[in-house]
Amino acid sequence: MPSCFPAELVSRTGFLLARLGMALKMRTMDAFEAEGFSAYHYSVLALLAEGPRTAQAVIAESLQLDPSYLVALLDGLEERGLVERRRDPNDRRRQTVAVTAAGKRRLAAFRTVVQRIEDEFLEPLDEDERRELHDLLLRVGAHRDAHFVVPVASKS
Amino acid sequence: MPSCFPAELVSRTGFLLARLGMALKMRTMDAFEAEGFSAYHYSVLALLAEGPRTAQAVIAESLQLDPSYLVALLDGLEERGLVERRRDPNDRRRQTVAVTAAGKRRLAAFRTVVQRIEDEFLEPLDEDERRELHDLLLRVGAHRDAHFVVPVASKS
DNA sequence: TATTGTTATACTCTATAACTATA
DNA sequence: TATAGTTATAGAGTATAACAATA
Repeated sequence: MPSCFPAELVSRTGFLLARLGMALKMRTMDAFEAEGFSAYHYSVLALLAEGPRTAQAVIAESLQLDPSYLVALLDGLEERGLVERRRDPNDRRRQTVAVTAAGKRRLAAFRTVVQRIEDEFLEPLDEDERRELHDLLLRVGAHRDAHFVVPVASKS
Repeated sequence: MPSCFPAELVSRTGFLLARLGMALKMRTMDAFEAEGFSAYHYSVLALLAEGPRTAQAVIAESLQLDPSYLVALLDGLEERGLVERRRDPNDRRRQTVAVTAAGKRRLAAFRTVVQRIEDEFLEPLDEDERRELHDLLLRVGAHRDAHFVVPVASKS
């Protein structure tokens, strides 16, 4: 007897968004965990690949992570030689964090993982529909949180 | 200095879906908690409003909840007179659970809460776009989990 | 012996707070 | 005295496992 969610919930966009978002998050976390990483390791590498950061607090703010949790993430990445921490000589409290060559290779591997998960998850949608979904979600995100608004960006 | 997420993440539909889904879930949980309820209380009432269930295990399966967690949810609802548990005379292990009149009123109140949250969250989208978003999400959900597939249903 | 509901336990994730070293 | 990073602690939420009653 394969029962299903109440029709009332399925009719709510908010329920679908929350439920599917959670499912995708957990699936992603599991995939990274299976390789001995956290999905947050990916987000840190992705951020640093767009340029080194001059303080851990900047990374934490960008990714909306707790600074104390970021410490453990960076420890894990540094142990494996994927990022480097270097003290700022002018203010020895701060550290500049940068991705290494090995980190960039690992990032490439991470990309294939998230791409595969996303492809599986969005399988029923064609390319146009995925673009449409992305556009809708981005507008929702940008409206409520400036973190989703990526500057027009002149490439370095 | 209002920094933002890495462009790589924002460009990923999966990231947006997971991130926004989590945000909406937390927002919803907070709103219900502020009224002394859990968001799961809403889902239980919504389910029972579509017809009583002949065993708690059926409810747990429908809502994809752990049976032991459902016990606490039903306790809370029953204490406030929002649902009734009645032992099945034929099999005294089972209980039929049904929503009460007070439960239906509470459900109506819950609906205004989730509607308000959803309206706030989806504010930048017009009606057509919300429908489009709902359609896309539903197709994604239905493809990976039969729980999202509501039978065509001849109304009782 | 198996199943329904219940209670008790353990574990993960995260949020908060305390600590050190530099300024 | 304030700040950057680190470490330690505590809490919520959830998953697992043991238990009692009935079949």
